[in-house]
Parts: sequence; structure tokens; C-alpha cells
Amino acid sequence: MASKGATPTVSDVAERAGVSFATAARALGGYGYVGAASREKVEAAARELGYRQNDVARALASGSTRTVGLVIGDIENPFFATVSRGLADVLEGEGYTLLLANSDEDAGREARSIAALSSRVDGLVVAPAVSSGDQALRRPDKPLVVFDRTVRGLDVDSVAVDNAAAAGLAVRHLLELGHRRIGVVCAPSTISSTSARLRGYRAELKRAGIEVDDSLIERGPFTRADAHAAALRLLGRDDRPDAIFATENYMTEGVLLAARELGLRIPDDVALVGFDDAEWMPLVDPPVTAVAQPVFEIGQEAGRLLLARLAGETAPSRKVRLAARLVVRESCGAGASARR
Amino acid sequence: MASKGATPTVSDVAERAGVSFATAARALGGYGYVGAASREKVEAAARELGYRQNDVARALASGSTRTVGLVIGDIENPFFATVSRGLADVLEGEGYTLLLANSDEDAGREARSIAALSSRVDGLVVAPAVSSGDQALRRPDKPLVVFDRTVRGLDVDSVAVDNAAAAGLAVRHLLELGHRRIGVVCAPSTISSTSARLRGYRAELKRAGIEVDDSLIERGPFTRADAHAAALRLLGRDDRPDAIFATENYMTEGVLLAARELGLRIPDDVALVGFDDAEWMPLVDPPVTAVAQPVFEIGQEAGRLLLARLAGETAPSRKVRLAARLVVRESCGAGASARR
DNA sequence: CTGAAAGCGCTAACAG
DNA sequence: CTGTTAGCGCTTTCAG
Repeated sequence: MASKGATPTVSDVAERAGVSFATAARALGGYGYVGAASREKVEAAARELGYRQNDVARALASGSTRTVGLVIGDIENPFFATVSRGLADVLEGEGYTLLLANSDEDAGREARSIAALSSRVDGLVVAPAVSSGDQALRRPDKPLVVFDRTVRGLDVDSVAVDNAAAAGLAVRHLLELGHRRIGVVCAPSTISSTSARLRGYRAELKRAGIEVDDSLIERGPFTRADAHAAALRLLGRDDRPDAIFATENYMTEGVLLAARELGLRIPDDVALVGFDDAEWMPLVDPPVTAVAQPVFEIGQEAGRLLLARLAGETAPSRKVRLAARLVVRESCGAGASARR
Repeated sequence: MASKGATPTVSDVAERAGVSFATAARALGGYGYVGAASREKVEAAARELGYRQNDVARALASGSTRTVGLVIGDIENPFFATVSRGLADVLEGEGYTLLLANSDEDAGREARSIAALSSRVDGLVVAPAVSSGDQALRRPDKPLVVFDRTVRGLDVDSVAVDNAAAAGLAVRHLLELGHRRIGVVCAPSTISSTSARLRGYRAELKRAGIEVDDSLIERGPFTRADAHAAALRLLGRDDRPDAIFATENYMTEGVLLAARELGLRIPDDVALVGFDDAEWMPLVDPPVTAVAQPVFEIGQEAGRLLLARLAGETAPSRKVRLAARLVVRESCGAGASARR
């Protein structure tokens, strides 16, 4: 109903309220002193005009946006979704809004997402797609915290699980149940979390006196389809492994699918332990044993770290390492009798 | 290595390159005429100084951000994740960046997310949490497209599946397999898609000459835990239904879990048909029959609609309705013999 | 408490 | 092709 077609500005409101621009701006912006009478007039005028703050202008003038950006690898991966909830949870308490961008685990897209966000937010949290970190991550003059993965030579706050130890948990479980020939289906090892899990796998095998057979390690890219293909290769071998460690939830799905197609029974023909728990894992046949990360907490912790920086903390960077735990179900042969 | 501590601006680059501010701005901004020599000097200076565009300033000055915002109900719900990929897919082709915000299916949060985004983007796509639509949605002077749900009295472009018809598909399947007493576990019917699915359920029952028993309809809020509780109530009755229609993927998980806990076999003791397919559904025991929406396409279509508006299209609002299809697996009793 | 005025960093006319 | 000069809408001194 405003006379002008365009969105009303502070000046419009000021004029209508019969106060100076500065007073209207203060009342509308919620800063500085404003008398009760003026405030009322301004608020009424704003309501009548349908005034709405222009965040872009505010950001340019004040240099702060009260929002933080999150760049994730794959929005369809529940891991990232849950991290984002943990992060939002902590941020909201401080009045920050969270904006997300997806990188599809692609370095180029990641760089663009970071660029798109970095001038629009006060701080950034990122799960870097490549451990060798392009320029994109090095430059931001905004506070940055990385999670799940690390980047060589990038000294910033980070949150993650001890991936090598967590992988060890999974492999040891397999070993204890008598499996010796353990294959792995994993994401590309350019992702630092993947390579750490692989390291844990190797270490655990070594500790058990088993020689690592690299041909048993299948590296797919990221999709379920890739994991599926990799699992098919591994399980189709004459000398197929008697157990598989899937380093990520998509990989677990791929192995499950491949086993089903090949008519292989789990855990009798081949055992399976996954990394990353999922809601559906107790529901499949057989229920899947997997390493569970404290996902929500990872997001929360990242949020706390970032908030501290935004508040001006200047201490040296912190590396927060959370513990993962093994959720034993039936896909490795343990507890099968406990089935309901 | 810039002399000043702060991020270099166009003026800094111009000065260093020995050209005027405007020339540097043009070279850096990629608009207007710039001679090859000047361009080179500017680019060199920019590189040396580590110049980076300030998108906020650019947005304020140009009135355009080249980004669109997506407000979803629950980032952990794969439905939204996939829609967002479809949307990003279309948008990227036109050089737009996608920014996401989560509403947690809460009206207040939704309003805040919309507010946070709307002055930072050129257009918005939203899955409205409430069908009665607050002011938040009515005001934006930016192009808006809604998906999955509709809002009474809000005349904007929208994309969705024909929910009533799709629900009919699911219920008819159950009916054809001889199930008569069909319960439903659903989300709150304030969500327009849920109420449409319920409408489809009722219509199909009526068509089969079966009276609708409202006590067989359990409405939970949104979480898996709620769905789980609702399913427990329904399946715990003495006169428990012989089939259940779950109107959403979380609901399906809840029913599966409840049945397992109650020691009920699917489909023998109770049949189950879900709405929304998921990657794990073929993997559970038994594989779940469900209505599959063309999720990625919904995102793409929303993107196309929005792009058209951004390009200035001014035609009356369009309602795109996509078809869903039933994916028959084994949880209703059909095809059980086809099991591998 | 209120007003005037100077930018934030960039785009966009408008002259040269 | 290049330079000058207004703003975009708001925050922020600095005087009153």
C-alpha cells in the first residue's frame, strides 16, 4: 500500500514519521538512543509502509552479517545433515543464522561455494573436499573451522573423530570374530578422513600379524553406484575376502546391495562392518554393525569453536578429537543369537 | 603481503595499477570496456594484492546477487536433500549459487530463515511448513516458488506431486491384495501434502465401499521417534489394522521399528506401504513397497520456474503437478515369491 | 536524546 | 576506451 512501488527505506519511514533519518535508522536498527515518542512514531510508520530491513546494506555498513556459512560435501549424506543441525543448534543460541552450500565433493565447486559464502558471512565451517587444500581455504580473512577432515599445512580449528582409532575398532571386531581376509571399500583417499581410516585398518592388521593385501582395497569415488561397483569387484573375486570394512555409509549400502545381488549371505558368506551409523541399519537383514560417530556433537563443537573466534578469541588453533564407538549388531557374526 | 592489514578494495588495486578507479572496477567487475593494456595491469595488481570481490557491496550497488535461497523443513530428510540437488543442478547452469536454510518445520524458524535469506538472494524456493502461511511468505517482493506443499490463498508458482492420487495408488495396492483394515501413520495435517495424502486415502477407501475409521489414523509430529510411538499405539491395539500406510519416509521407519519390536512379521501380520522411496528400502527385511516421487525433478522444475521469473517472466502463476509411481517390493505381500 | 554527514565497496550513468 | 561522480540502504561518528 506504500505509495512508491519499491521497498520502503529508512528515509521513507523517517519522512512519514516526521523524524530525522538518523533517528529512524536508530529506532529501526535497534541501536543508539531513541526517545519513546520518536520510537513509537517510527514503528508506526514502519508498519504502515511495510518496512523491512535490508540485510545487504546493513552488512556493508556494519561489516557484520550475524550469519555463518557451512560448506558440506554432499547434502544427501546424513552425516553432513546431522552435523549441520548440531551447528545450527549452537549458533542459534547466539543469534546467528546458518547458511549452507554444497560442494559435491568437488574442489572447484567447493571453491565457488566458499567464495559465494565468504563475503556474506562472518565465519565459515567447512569439510574440505581435498586434503591438499587449494587457495580457497587459505585466504579467507574470516574465522574458519574445518571438520571431519583436515588440510595439510592449514592451521585452523578443527573437529573430528579419531578416524584411525575408530577404524581400528571396526577391524579389531572383525579379527576377534575370526575373520582374517578383510577387504575394504572406501572413498578416495584424497579425503583425509578416508586415508586415516585406511591407516587404522592397516595398523590393526599389522598388529594382528596379518600382511596387508592392497588388492583387497577398493577405492571408489563417492556415490552409492561407485561403491556398489567396487563391492561387486571385490566380492566377485575367486579369492573373495571373508569380511569387508566399508569406510562410509554410502559404501556400506553399496556392499549390502552387491552381496544381495551376488546371493552372498551376511555374515555367513561375508561379514560386514560399516563406518557411520544410520537409522536404517538396525532394520536391514541382517542388522549392520558399524562405527558410530558423535555426529551432532561434531557440529556443536564446530559451532563453539567458531563462536569463540567470532567473539575475538585469538588463541592458537585447537584440534578437537572426539571418540567414536562400535555399535555391534549382526553383520559380523556376533550377537546373531541375540536376534529377536 | 598487502601493506594495509585489511582486504584490498578496488581503489587499492586501481592505485597500484596506475589506472583510474572506474577502469579498475570495470576490469575487476567484468563489465564495460577496458583496454587490453589496462586490463593486464589491473589483473596483475589484483593478483599481487590478493584482491577479492566483495559480494555484499556488489549486491547493494547492483541490486542483484546471482544467488537463490532454498528454505527446507528438515535437512535430514532425504527428500529435501534431493530436491536441493535438483534445484542446484538447474541453477548452476545459469550461474546462480544456491544457499540453504533449515526451518525444522517450525513456523517461527521458517519466518526467520526466509527473512535472513530474502534480502540476500534474488529469488526464493520454499517448502512451507504451514498451509495457512504466515506473513513471511506473503511479503517477499522477490520471486518465490513453493514446492511439495501449498499455502491457502498464496498465488505463486508451485511444484508438487499429485499427493491425493499418489496416496490412492498406495491404498489401492493394499486393497487389491485383500487388506481391508488399513491404518495410517502420518505427519501433522497442517502440512498440505499430508492432508492431501489423507484425502487420497479416504477417497480410495470410499471407492472400495469401506468405511473410514478415523481411530486408525495416527498423526505424529515429524520425527522418527514420534512416528515410532504412533506406530506402537496403532499396532498395539487388540483390533490392530492388517495394513499400514505410512505417509512419509520417517513414518515408514517408525512403523518398521515398531513392528520389529512387537514381533510382528511384515507382511504376514501387518502389511506396509510407504510414501517416499529411500535407498535402504530394498535392503530391509522385507524390502519395502513405497510410492516414489520424482524428487530430483521436483527440484529441477522449481528451478526452471524460478529462473523464468528471474528472467522477468510475468505470466500468471503456474502449478506444476508431477506424477508419482508405486514401487512394488514385498512389504504388502505382493511379489514375495520373486524374492531372490 | 536527535540531527547532519561521512562512508562501507561496488555498479552505473555520464562526460570526455 | 577511460575518468568522474552519484548513489545502493544502512551504520556510525560527531556535534548539538
